[in-house]
Amino acid sequence: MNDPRRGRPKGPTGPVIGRALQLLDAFDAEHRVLTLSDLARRADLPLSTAHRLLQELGAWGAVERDDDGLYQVGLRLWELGSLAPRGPGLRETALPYLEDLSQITRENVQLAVREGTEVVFVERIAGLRSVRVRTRVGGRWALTSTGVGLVLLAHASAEVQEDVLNGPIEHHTPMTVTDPAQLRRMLADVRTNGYSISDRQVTMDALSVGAPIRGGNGEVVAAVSLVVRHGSTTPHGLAGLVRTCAQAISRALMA
Amino acid sequence: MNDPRRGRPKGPTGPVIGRALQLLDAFDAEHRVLTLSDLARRADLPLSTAHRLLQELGAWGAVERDDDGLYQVGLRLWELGSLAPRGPGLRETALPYLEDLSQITRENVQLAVREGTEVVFVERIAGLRSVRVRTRVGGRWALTSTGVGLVLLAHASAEVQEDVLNGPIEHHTPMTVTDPAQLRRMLADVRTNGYSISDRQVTMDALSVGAPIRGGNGEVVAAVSLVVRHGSTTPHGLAGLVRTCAQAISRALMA
DNA sequence: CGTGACCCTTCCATTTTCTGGAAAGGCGCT
DNA sequence: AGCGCCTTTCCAGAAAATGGAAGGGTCACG
Repeated sequence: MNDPRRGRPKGPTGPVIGRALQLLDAFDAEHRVLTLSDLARRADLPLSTAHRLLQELGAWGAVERDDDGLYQVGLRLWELGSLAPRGPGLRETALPYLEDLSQITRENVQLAVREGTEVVFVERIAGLRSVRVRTRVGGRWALTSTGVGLVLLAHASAEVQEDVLNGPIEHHTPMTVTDPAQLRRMLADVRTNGYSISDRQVTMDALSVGAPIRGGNGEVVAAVSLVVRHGSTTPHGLAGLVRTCAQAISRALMA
Repeated sequence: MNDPRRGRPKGPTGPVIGRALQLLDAFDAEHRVLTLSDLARRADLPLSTAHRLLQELGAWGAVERDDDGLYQVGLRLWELGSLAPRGPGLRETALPYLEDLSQITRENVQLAVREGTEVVFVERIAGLRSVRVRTRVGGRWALTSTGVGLVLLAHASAEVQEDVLNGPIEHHTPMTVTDPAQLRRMLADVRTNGYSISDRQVTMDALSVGAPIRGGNGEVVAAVSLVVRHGSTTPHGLAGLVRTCAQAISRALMA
């Protein structure tokens, strides 16, 4: 009855581009193909509006329709995404070093950057005989949980740090640190030590060690981490390897 | 003087979304970072319009600005692109098989799909001791030149085949086949043999052998190829390997 | 230190694109 | 036939999008 959407006005009700991007937001890892109705529902747009916008997006190649008429993210969009300097660009130069680290340790190697108040995983090499981790390339995670996240948060602007520490903090295991004061101390440690340790923050059987990658101007632009089974080795022993790898990538980025 | 753009009308002059996508089109492999003016010029849009559209795109994360204020493709767009079923999705399931092929042959391995009348390269593994090839992941190429292209064209709809054969045909080396009749015969061979051979069509020192990958409904959805130095081996000998790899990937796609 | 040639950003009267309810056309199921 | 669900097209009305102009910034040159 008191649905605020009942009887919408006739004319434009918001920025067009924003609404088109809302539609694209309806896609995620669990929903790679969607019907028109699904898209409209998930983006909270009228059916006819969604239909028209999707036609425009489809004409360009941002979305495609499969044989059953279902919508999916278009190849053109993937091509464009491949041009992002911070994602694929970084990935390309870092990959050889990540592979070296993977070869030496036989553990999980991860490469990530910060986007707002979250981590985005750019590359991930699975260690065959190591712990299973739940991250996905292109996936997001909280900055407070992971090894890479702690590194990126420790070197983020004060504003971002406050946003994260004052906001709600994700909780995954009994070991997850959610106390802002304690997190602050951990971040200070990361800055002084040059590496981070995230012990059983995500799952009770895993532990990760992260180190910062710096760009041309000395800013921290990304982070590497090694994810190992809890108790298999001493994390501080791994820190040297991870830092060396991160520094090698930093040097490669300068050139 | 007779510039048709002199004295544009004041109100909207075209679909908004289309213009935003024009802006994104301004990015390519050679132009990963651009100034506002560059973007406006390349997209043929007024400066103020480009500025406003880029603000909207930036608010969502489709574009970002680096420290110097230059625009670049945003990480959000890369994340979205990672959800394209035909690009990264295909890539993920095919990768292990491609690596096997690469290990066995030590040559260049390529995975590609068709987009309209062009090939788009989805993955590429460089053979360390093999010929240097000029393809790039996310890059486009003519359907008539490469091994993968011939496979994809041979199994495309009649309409697409006519479009390509009647249109202008790219010419790279003295060996490049540009005669439609001869191309038609080559395509027929590809269909009967189950593999394609592109001998010195792109560079005079390379040769590629391609095979089709089929999806659940039997349609050809992608192609693999091996790129080797011309004269190093007999192409027909490689065909078996490439076809076996393609069939393994096809089976993996069914499941 | 003035001048010119670039950039980037904001403003606002003008205008036409965008909007979304309604209606109609599938398709599969009961 | 009837129902539920999906998609597609249509069109009068409304406000979002437009781009010229103006203001400000930086750098290089004479």
